[in-house]
Amino acid sequence: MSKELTSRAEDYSQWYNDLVIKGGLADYSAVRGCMVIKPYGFALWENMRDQLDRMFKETGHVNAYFPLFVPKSLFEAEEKNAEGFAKECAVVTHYRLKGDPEKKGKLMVDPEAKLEEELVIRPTSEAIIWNTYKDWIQSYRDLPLLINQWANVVRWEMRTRLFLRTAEFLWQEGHTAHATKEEAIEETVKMLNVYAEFVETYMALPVIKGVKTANERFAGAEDTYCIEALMQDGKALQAGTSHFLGQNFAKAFEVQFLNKENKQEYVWATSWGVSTRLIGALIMAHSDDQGLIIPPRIAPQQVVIVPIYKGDESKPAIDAKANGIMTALKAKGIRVKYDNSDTSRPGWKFAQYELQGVPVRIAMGLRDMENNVVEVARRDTKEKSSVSMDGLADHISNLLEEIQDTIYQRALAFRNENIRPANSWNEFIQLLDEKAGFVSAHWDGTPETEEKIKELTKATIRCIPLDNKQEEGVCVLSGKPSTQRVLFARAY
RNA sequence: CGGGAUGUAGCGUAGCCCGGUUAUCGCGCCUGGUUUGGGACCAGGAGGUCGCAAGUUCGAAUCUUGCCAUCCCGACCA
Repeated sequence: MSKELTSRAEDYSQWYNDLVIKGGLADYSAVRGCMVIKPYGFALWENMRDQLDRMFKETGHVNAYFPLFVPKSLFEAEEKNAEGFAKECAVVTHYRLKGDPEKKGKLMVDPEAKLEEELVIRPTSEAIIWNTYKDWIQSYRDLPLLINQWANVVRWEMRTRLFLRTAEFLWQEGHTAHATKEEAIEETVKMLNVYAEFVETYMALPVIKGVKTANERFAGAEDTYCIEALMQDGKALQAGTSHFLGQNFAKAFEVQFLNKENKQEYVWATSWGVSTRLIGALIMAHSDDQGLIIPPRIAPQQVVIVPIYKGDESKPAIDAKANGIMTALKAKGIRVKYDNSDTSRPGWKFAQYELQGVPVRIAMGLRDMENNVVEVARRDTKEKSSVSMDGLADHISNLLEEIQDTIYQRALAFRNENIRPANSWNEFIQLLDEKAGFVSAHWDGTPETEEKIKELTKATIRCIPLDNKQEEGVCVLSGKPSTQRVLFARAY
C-alpha cells in the first residue's frame, strides 16, 4: 500500500479513489462495474443501516424481503417506470450451463435451457412488490401497509465510480400503500424528513430538502422529493429520494381496496430509498488530504489507543493502563480499539488511523504515565492535547460530541457559502464556472428551458426547496416570468 | 456504444522504438537482529503463464494479427 495520497487540489477524483481504496473501505472486483465492500467500509454501512433501521421502525415500518428476479411481464406493467429503467437492466435468459464440446474444461450457456420468460434483475422492486401487495390488500383495514426492505439492486451503468455509481449496490427501499392521497403524501414527506435527520444528525452532512422537476423525477412517480448535499469540489449529490407514486402502481397492478362505504378504490403509494452512495457523499463532504474524516456517530472505531514504549519492560504497565481506559470508554458505549501490535511503529499507526478517519486517537507512553496524562488527538482539527487520566472517559465522550458538531458546522458553513443567487444569464454561467456550488436562480418552469440550460452548462435543477420563498422574477435563460428561485448545480 | 490510452510479482514500475544469457528497481511480504513520542534500520530470503491466443523467427516481454480486461473523454445514470 502506497503511503501517498493524491491531494484534492491535484486531482479531486483520484483523491476520492485513493481514500476509498487506501482507507480500506472498498476494492475493485473481478466483475466489471462492481466493487467489493471491505470490512471497514461495511462496518460503516452497518452503522448507517442500523440507525436508519431504528428510525424506520420508530415510524411504524417493518422489514420484509422480496425476490431479486422480476418476470419481464411484471416489470413492464407500469410503463413509465419500465421505460425509465429499461436501458440499464440486466436480464436472465437461461437457467443452465453445460460443458462446451468445442473447448475442453470450459462451460457454455445451454441453449436448451432458455427461460420461457426472461427475468429482470431488479433495478428497483416496485413491480414485484406491487404484484404481491395486490393479494395482501383487500380492505381499508389492511391499510396503511408500511414495508421496507434492505437489498441489493443492479443498474447496468456505462461508467462507474466506487460507491457513487456501481452496477450493483446496496440500499433500502420502502414501499407503502395508503387509503388516501393525503396520507400517502404525508408519508412521502415524513420519510424525507427521516432521511434529512439521519444524514444531518448522524452523517454530519447538511442537506437541502426539495422537490424534483418533471425532468428529474423518478419514472412512475407523481412527485419526487429529495435531499441534496454539496461536496467539497462544489458538485451537488442527491443523497436520498422519497416518491409520491399516486395511483400509478395501484392501477398497473390492480391493487384495490374496499373503503368504509363498500366501494372499490385504488390505493395510494410511496417509495423511498437511500443507498451505499451515502458513503461516497460522506467521504467527499468531510475528508481531507490526510485521509478520511468520519463523524463519530457512525464511525466503525471512535477511539484508538496507541501505546508508545521503549523496550519490553514498560509494555505491561502501559497495557494495563490502556485496558483500564478501554473498559471505562466501553462502559460509556464508545467503540474503542487498543492497537498494541508490535508489528508496526507508532508513527505508522498514527498515519494509518488518520487515513482511516478514526475521530480520536489516544497515545500514551511512560512519560504520560508518570504525569497521569494521555495525549489526545482529534482527527477533524488535528489538535493534540494532554489530558488527565482522571475523568478521561467523560472527556472523550464529550469530545466525540464536539467533533460530531464541528464536522457538521464546517460542512454547513461550506454549503451555505456556496449557495449564490444569479440574476442574469451571464452571472449564472460565471458562478457555475468560477465558484461551482448551488446557484439560486429564477426558472420559467418549463422542461424545455431546463433542458436547454443543461445542454449549455451541464448544470441541472437539483431541486425546488421545500421552504422556498415566493418572489416575482424572470427566468435567467428565457426571461419569462417566474414566481420562485430554484437550485441549479453540476451534480454527481 | 463511439474517441483515446494502458496491460510486466500484491502495488507502482524499467526493459519494447532497434528481437539475443538467469526480466530491472522501489514499496509491500517472509526470517533473524537492533528499534519504538509522527509512515524505522541492517542482513538474508520468497514471489513472474511479461493480459490471452495465434503468427513471423534459429530465438518474442520486445515485431504482426485477433481477442479480453482496465482507465480517461463523450452519450446514460442514484
